[in-house]
Amino acid sequence: MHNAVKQEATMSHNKRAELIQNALPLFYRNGFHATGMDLVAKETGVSKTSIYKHFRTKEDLIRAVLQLRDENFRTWLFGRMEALSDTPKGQLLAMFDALEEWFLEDKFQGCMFIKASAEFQSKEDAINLQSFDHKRLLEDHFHNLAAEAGYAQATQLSRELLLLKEGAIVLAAMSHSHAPAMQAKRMAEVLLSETN
Amino acid sequence: MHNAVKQEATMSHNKRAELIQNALPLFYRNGFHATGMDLVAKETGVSKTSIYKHFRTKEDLIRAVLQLRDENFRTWLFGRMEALSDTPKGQLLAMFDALEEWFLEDKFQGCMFIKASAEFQSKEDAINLQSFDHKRLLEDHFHNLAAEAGYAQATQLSRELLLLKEGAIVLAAMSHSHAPAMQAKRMAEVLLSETN
DNA sequence: TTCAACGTGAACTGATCTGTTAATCTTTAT
DNA sequence: ATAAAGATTAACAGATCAGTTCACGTTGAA
Repeated sequence: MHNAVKQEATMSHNKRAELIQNALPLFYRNGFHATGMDLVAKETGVSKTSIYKHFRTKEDLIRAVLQLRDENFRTWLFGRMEALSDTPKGQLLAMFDALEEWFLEDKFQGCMFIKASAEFQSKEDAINLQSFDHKRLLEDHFHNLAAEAGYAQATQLSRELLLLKEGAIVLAAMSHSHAPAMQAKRMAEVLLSETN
Repeated sequence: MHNAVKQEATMSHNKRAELIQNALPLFYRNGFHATGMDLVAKETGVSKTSIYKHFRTKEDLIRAVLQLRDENFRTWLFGRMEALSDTPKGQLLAMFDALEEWFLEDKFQGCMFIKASAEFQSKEDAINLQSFDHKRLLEDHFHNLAAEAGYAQATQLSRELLLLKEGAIVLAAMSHSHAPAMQAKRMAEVLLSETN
């Protein structure tokens, strides 16, 4: 329990990746400003000296954490969508089933990128831009599926689905309920049948 | 005792209200953890000693700020909805026109309650609960209007509108664009015509 | 064995955090 | 006028913040 993982001989890319991976849930649960680097060192088992060997500043570490989160989340979400349906339109709807699975997890604490952009609100802030990039990558994927499904208004539809997703996440996090997932899915079904 | 309390409350009321009002934009712009009490004292012109005479902790001040924000925002939003339409259904749609006005303001920085619940995520946290209360008050108002408009599924409809509103706010804040307002309005129009 | 290279954690900056204390200034009521 | 009460400045706690320094332990090569 207490630092059960022993240090390896060298702090290689493995160790660095391990640090990022272990720091992620800390920032996700406690927030960015509220999580100090001493706590990161203590909880990850990596000394502050080593941390600052790999990252110039706390912000650099946060950006690396967010990059990992982006990769993990998109891989997981797109994977679940594919697993739950064979058709493009079915996958778009299955996105909300995947969301519900996420909302039901004990560790669910809202969207890390919404929280990141809430704490780093400056328009030019790299963390803010990075958070929006994540949303754009999601929209791109929805757009591809909508086009593949034959929708002429693929752009509009993908933006609508993203808006439903963000609204569902915010309400699920604030209400501690998984209900917004199926609610958003019903709304998506109406919009997918109305649009052409 | 009763007399003394009454005196203190009366005397302090102006200064206290002024402090809350001036602290609000500070927390809104800079975030809660990132805004120190020294900055609050400096920017509001109220000494730290006086601040801590009125509020036991920083959290108490934040809660007072959020209470003011809740009152101000609901008064403004509901007022704009009434000003823009005479009918209940029209007011529900006009909500998104009001949102667009908000998004276009220079000072727009997203929803203060989403940001508050993002920084104070603990389920039992008073700030978190208070933030959700705000959303419930909005949903209640939407519910009343939907029922007044004759919708049988007023509960479902009011939740859908709230979800659209939250999604639009998040995307408007992250993308620095007002477009999500009209996008959500179009979605609401579809849902209002589909539901009965 | 010996030496050099290197990653490491404890201890340290100096700044800032929330919250307090003490002395001084302003106001107000009698 | 005078005393009580309020509000202010200014300095101060004690903790914690991001980030740095340094002595130590482990390693590998000769």
